[in-house]
Amino acid sequence: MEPNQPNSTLTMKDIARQLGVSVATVSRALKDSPSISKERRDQIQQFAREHNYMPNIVAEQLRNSRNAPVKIIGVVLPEFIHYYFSSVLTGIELEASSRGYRLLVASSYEQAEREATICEEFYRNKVCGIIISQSKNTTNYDHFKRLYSDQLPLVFFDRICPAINAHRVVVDDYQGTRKAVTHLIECGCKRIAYYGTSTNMEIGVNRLNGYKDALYQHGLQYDEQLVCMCDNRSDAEMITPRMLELPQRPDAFFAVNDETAVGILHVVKNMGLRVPDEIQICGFTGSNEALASDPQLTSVEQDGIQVGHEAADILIKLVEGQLPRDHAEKRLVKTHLVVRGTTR
Amino acid sequence: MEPNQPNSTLTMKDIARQLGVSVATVSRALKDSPSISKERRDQIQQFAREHNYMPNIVAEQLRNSRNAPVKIIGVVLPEFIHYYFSSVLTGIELEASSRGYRLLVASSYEQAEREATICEEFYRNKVCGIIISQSKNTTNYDHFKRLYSDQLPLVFFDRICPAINAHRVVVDDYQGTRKAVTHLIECGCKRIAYYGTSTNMEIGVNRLNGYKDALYQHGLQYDEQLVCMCDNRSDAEMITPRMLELPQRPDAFFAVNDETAVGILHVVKNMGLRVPDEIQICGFTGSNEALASDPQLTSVEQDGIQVGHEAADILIKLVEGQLPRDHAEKRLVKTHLVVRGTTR
DNA sequence: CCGGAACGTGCAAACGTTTGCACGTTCTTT
DNA sequence: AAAGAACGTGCAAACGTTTGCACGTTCCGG
Repeated sequence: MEPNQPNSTLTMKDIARQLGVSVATVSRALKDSPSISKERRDQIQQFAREHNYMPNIVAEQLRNSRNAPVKIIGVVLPEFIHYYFSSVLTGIELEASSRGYRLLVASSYEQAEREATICEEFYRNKVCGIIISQSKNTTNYDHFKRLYSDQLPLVFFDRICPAINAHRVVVDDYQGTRKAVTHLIECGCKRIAYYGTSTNMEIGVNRLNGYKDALYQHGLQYDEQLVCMCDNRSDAEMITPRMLELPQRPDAFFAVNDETAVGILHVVKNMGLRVPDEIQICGFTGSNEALASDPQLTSVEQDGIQVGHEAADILIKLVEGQLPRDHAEKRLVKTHLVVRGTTR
Repeated sequence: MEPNQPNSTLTMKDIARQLGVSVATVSRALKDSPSISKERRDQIQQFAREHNYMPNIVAEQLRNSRNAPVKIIGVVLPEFIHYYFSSVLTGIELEASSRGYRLLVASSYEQAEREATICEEFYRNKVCGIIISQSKNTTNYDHFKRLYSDQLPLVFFDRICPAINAHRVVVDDYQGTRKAVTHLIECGCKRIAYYGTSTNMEIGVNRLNGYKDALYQHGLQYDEQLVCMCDNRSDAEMITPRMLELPQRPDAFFAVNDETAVGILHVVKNMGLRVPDEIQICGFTGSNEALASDPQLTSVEQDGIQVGHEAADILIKLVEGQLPRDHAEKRLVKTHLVVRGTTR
């Protein structure tokens, strides 16, 4: 059996032949060029419409590669099955499609080599730029540097490559965390545990600082015993019982994502402690898990769709020359504390 | 400011010029053609490696459009922010990338016109085929028919277009539902409420039939009062109180997705009924919501990743001619009942 | 009645590949 | 030593567009 091919598509050449004109005339007529007589233009356009002519984008791309930007954006995500990343993808897609761009999408699954391969492939596919949130374990940044030095527009969100001064969209982790912890304090909590991500990512540092500053501003002691690196449910279910057995046990938990917070919630309830009466909990993200738990989770919502919008906006402006490429555009998307049942 | 362009990329022509050979020779050398002398080949390949040459995929596509398939698959999803669809996308991506294919991705957001536009765009982008789950409200199937009659490989999953005899991957809704309802019956339930989707989609019919057959097989009456069309949380929270006030109130609920089931769970608990002692509940999908709820939700898990794998496999085989295009390939992916805390 | 706009159209090159064919050289065989 | 095979390379066309340039008509004003 032979490789299958879609049936022959109608090309300009076909139109030209059938109408007895040149390909150039067809091209100009379809582009509404003023140098074509009205009758010809109408004739050709009508013929094209009737025969459902569709320009071959691949050919356009090749031909225009020197002048017009190719309207395809590469998007690299660490995961698809992830509430926040899906939201960002939605935001990117909405913005991009409304401005006539399409998306080539791939996932690194948090693997650095995959990420590098994808970047190279996208480059070869002649995408006009790449939007990316770096994989957790990427430590070699050569693939980014290469794209960067080749002037391919590159926009990072959330997980920013530290090696280059890239355009970026981030969420105000610091403010978000500070507001959340302040809220817990105002709810009467005095010993607030903090479950965060490693501080070798900017995001980890910012959130921890937000936590610390909230404590200091309200005259509370920072206690290392209450801080741990934990960002998933199974770890949370391991660690939380130990936390609760501390001589002075915490009266609140702040977790860096909802999944972790839900894990904490389960452990706390299983140990017979009441939420929010005895223990209060606050998460981060605002995913559907926050709504599925009981009580529903108080959480710092980060608007992934907005992040996606901003990232796509920067990239498209870069591509279309409405933003200078040599100055890194940095945008901040605000978070919102949504108070639900796990705090009072 | 002018539209930005990535810096000049190294092309075969550049290599040819610098090495004093012809472009044809370069092309053949890089393709390991046996007609090129070993020394030349090594020389050219080394030069290419050192200067980080990357073939221009767009040019390859154009040139090869008559013979070799373009390795880009179009994927159209109704939503991105959706546990199941993200899983399918993951499955497609894994399968596709391992076989050297890339993904052009877009979302219809359940809008029929968007879906049609995307299909046309993908076609013009010369994708080698399209994987799609139809938007809920699509009633005009012209865009599918056009692609179909142009022989563009088309693979549907879950929500199948009824107007064409298309290749498809579906989940065994019937078996899954029957097993789930049987499980509820075996747990002692006698009056099982059913929350389903409209029966104008095949999927809705199948699940309802699974429900009915499970009842009949165990000598239980089918009671219309216990059946409603409801597939989201807010509707579930409206309807469930009425259900619970029926003269003979239900002792179990089966819902067509987890979101709905979680809504039911909340209402039931709020009315002071104990789960699973007084009321049992079973969902469908197996999303992370099922794990966040308390008790955790018993659910029929549908393996989205597997569905994605199968869909991509069919499409690629069609493209590469390993599967006949005129016979619709139909694959079924099994569901698994996962018993958790909402049933006993 | 002639010169030159203004207009409509076509030619051909270009984008970066791949590949059938032909050419020239070297090697083998008789 | 001559004939042919085998080898290595280059030419040029093709994929489907876009566009600068040039050509031929028509029309106008002096």
